[in-house]
Amino acid sequence: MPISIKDIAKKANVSPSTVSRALNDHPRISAETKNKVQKLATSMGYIPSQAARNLVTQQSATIGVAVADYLDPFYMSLLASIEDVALANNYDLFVSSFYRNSQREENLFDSFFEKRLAGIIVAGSLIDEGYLSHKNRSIPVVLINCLSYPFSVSADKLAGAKIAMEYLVGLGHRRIAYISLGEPLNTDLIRLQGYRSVLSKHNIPINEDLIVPGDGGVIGGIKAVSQLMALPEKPSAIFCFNDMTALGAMNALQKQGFQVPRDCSVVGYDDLDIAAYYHPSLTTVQQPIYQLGYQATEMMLDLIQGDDEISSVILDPELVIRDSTTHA
Amino acid sequence: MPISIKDIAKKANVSPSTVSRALNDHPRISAETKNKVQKLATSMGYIPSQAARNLVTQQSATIGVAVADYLDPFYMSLLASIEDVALANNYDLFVSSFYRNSQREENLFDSFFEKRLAGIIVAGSLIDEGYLSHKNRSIPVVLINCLSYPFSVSADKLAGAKIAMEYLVGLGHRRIAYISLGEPLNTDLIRLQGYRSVLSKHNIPINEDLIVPGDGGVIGGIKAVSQLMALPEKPSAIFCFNDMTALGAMNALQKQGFQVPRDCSVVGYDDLDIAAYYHPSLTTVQQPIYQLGYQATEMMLDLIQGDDEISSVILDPELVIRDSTTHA
DNA sequence: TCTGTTTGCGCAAACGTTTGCATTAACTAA
DNA sequence: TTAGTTAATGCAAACGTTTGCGCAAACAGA
Repeated sequence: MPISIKDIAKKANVSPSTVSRALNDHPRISAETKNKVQKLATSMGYIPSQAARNLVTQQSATIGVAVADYLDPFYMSLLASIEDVALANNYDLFVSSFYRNSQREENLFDSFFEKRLAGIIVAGSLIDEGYLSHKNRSIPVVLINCLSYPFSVSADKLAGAKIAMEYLVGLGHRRIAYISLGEPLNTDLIRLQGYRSVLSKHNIPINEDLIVPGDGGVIGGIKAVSQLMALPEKPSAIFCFNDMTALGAMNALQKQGFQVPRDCSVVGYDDLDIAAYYHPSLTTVQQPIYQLGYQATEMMLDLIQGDDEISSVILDPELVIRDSTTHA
Repeated sequence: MPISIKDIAKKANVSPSTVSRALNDHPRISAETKNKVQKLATSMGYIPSQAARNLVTQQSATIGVAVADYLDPFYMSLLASIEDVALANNYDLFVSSFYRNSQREENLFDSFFEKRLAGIIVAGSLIDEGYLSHKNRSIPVVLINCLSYPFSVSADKLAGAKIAMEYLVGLGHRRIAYISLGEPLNTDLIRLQGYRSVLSKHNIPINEDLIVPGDGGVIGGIKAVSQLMALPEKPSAIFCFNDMTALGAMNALQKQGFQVPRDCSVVGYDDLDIAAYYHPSLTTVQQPIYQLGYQATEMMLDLIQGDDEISSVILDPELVIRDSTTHA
């Protein structure tokens, strides 16, 4: 129903090919014809069909982005930098979330393939090595925060966990709790590894009661704190899987009458915008979010160009000290 | 490069049409052939080209969603319900943000047209009536929270502002401030209208000093509070354009040593998840977010089906009373 | 046996573009 | 003038599907 290149061709008394070339500013079309065709196109409200173009050129200018969760500001901030780079290079984005559901992640991946996108960026994948398998031949894939994949951009999670823990230990804390993601995901395991290694290094015994599961969100943090504060020996500091968890933790502490940081220090991970504006403001490990998205997209562009000397990138996190932590 | 229906046809010694029908479970194809073709298709890793299909059938099963801001949880929550309905009806979503930039909103709209999507849902439009113009003939468009458009789903903003203000007045507050969006957008003007009308109704003089601009985000709330609390006669309550603004306001109040709600009550608008988990938890006007997205998508599906007896929907907001408000 | 129906499949056109090649006209150089 | 070049355009194929129609074989009813 929408008007096509042929309709313009008829009105202009030229062939469809001429119209196509005129619109694409081909050098071998006279300025006169170009003008006529272009005027006609806008006046008729012509809108080219991307599907037709992609079909014949066998390429598309759209990059698919799959993120774990629309409601997690971490992934959404990532989008800003991805979009910056993509738009600057005349690509547009097809964004979708799989709601932390591996089945939906797979479906999404398939649907991206059906769309014959130029490339696929996945942030927060649940199926990690799944991408190593057969399919990923024709379309390049870049993962964010997944080291097991050859084309990935990640923050150094182990280093991040360690600086947070070193900082707490340095403040004199000995009873430090960890609220985990609650699922045996790589990210969480590494965080835990950092937690344990720093404690061991300082000869602080590891108390398994102080390691409790969250769920990656506010609710998980709240529940975990109830559990922790019911312990005979309460923690003096809590290291959280991420900021959302930390926000829940602080909230629950305050609700139960504990003061943060006087009665208990809290450290998060991510440095979301809201972390700076919570009360008290949250000490947290800063993910280099912009860099993650930026580099991932640059890598994607290189892969699309056929560049094959690509190697994974690891970025360093930093500790941002605010008001949710104090000495023991 | 990816394998096509023709490749399968050759291997199976049948025509491409037979392959197409076999894969689509056409009744006039023998069970035997179907089986052979389907097995072959999966073993060869066949993935159909959506572009080709859309081109020939002249339709697509993708709905475009344009939201104002990826970082605003309001829009992201909306996506959950939109996606629920869409997926249940075998549509998938093309999500994009225009970052509160009207130029980008227009570009996005054009790009949706180039993709020949089945329909377009826009949340938080900056160009409202722009959609009334020429283009929107071939593809249905549904707006969320924009009453001037014939196909829209909105929350009753005037009613929302009024219940919030009535509540504050009912608590005995007389010096009530309003932190606006800072841009002359419809949503904000209506909020302000509700603010004024309730004050007038109760014969409370309107003090223009108490109406200060924010920016729709946390920062705006912080700045506005600085301005308000420097006034010779400080407000005893603040009504905010949205929750993000309210969070900023509470943060600034607390930073400056004021207690919420003892020294100043704060009311937000939206009822984001985080509103319940801030400290103190935020009293706010609840947007019927899920309903907004749900109904908008249902309306979209009706429009795609060619249903033309569609009329805009207006939903009622509710006041959620929490710990950020108390009597004067 | 003859006619009519059903079953299973192939042919070819169509969707809206792009693009290599062919074609014509106009110009240039000798 | 003639051959050679350049400029401007058209022809037709191709991309990967879907689908109306045609056709042959098998089957049914008489």
